[in-house]
Amino acid sequence: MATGDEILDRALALVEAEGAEALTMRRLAGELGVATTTIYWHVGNRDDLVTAVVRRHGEQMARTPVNGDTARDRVLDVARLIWRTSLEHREVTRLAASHGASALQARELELAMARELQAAGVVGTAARDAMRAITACVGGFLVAALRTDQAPEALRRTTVLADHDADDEDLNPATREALAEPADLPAVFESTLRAVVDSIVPADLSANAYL
Amino acid sequence: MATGDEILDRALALVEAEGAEALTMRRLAGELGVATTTIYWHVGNRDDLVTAVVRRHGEQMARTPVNGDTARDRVLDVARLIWRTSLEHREVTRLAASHGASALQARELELAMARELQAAGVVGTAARDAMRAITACVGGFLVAALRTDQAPEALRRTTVLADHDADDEDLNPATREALAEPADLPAVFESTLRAVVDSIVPADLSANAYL
DNA sequence: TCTCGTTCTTGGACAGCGTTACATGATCTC
DNA sequence: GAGATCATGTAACGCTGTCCAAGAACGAGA
Repeated sequence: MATGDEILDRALALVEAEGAEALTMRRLAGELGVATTTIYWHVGNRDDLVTAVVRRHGEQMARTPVNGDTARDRVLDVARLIWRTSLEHREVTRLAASHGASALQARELELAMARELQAAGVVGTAARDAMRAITACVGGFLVAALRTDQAPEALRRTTVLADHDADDEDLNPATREALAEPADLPAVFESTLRAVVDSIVPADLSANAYL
Repeated sequence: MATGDEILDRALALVEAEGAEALTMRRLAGELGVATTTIYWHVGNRDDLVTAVVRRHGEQMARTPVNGDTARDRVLDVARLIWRTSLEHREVTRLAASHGASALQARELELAMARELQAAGVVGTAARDAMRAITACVGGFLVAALRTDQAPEALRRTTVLADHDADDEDLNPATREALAEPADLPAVFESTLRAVVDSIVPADLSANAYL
């Protein structure tokens, strides 16, 4: 009755609808009208379950075509694609992150990035290092973005940085005020991404730091 | 008998010695020779406990002086300081990350960075955006570095990217081989950090993208 | 010294989690 | 129809965070 695929589909839907924390064995079993042991039989561990869910979602994520005239533009586009789709499916992203499976979630898109890097003339260990740099940045911004809409107010960067003891500050008032308000993360992401990609695949190839 | 400070010290020691997962209420209570409820009385929730532990550790982290001749160098140094100390105390970093309290852990150092940015002529919202960019990158690399020594082999980037179905590959063999081996993360971090900081505080100030 | 009120600590419970041993029912094969 | 394989259910184990009600320690006022 309950095939492995059905279980994974339901798990994915559950995560997207009610958050990563809602994915418990009992909850999913209840959702399927089935005993928890059935999940163990078809899918395995909870680790196995999460891994399978993330992998499945990662494959779906890679359906979007990559745009851009130059290879460099397409590298940028793949990075933006990871950013955008990870945010659109933020609960799955959260699940993957808490499971240490982010690499699995972005696998297909990272391979796409490797292809575009190759088209831009970046290959071998240089391509690997370039990918690490780009994906680390994307991941860092994702963590920041996801934290913002989940962490309690008291742990938000704005709160944490704004609430100083007001004495030791040789900090510009304008800066202090700015730190208390959230940044336009997508905009900061875009300019940072450009800076990183520029250092790898510059318009002028002769200046490539990785070659 | 058991003051709040003693509890936090012990909790911190426990995390550093046996990992973030070892910090359970019962385990900590046992360590202190006390009932779990005592922790609740002195510190509060587990959330409160973790928050207090991370804050305390964050304050200790900021003891190291910042080096560098120019303000730009000192900005770089603060970023490296966050990177290095977070790795040295990786279990606390992991605890903070899983709790969404990374901003709290790095609070003091981020304020130090804001001061150095100011000295470099970056203030107001530009300073805030610059900090977000730098800390997001540092955080992204940290996540990558910490994942490497914890996630099961099957979820590692090297494994995930190497294990393709061998058919669809229009990928350079050298690249494919490189992807299967771990990168020199500290080196990639260093060059990426430079690229990001360069785009914010260039040697030639007139080219500052944020001004 | 006795007692009162606050501060501190405790034991024991509750619900939830992942996981498993075991028993049961269903289905297919010979 | 008998037996093997597949699929599911029942009930428990140990772990987690959390809370309640009851008791112990202690300082101060009568």
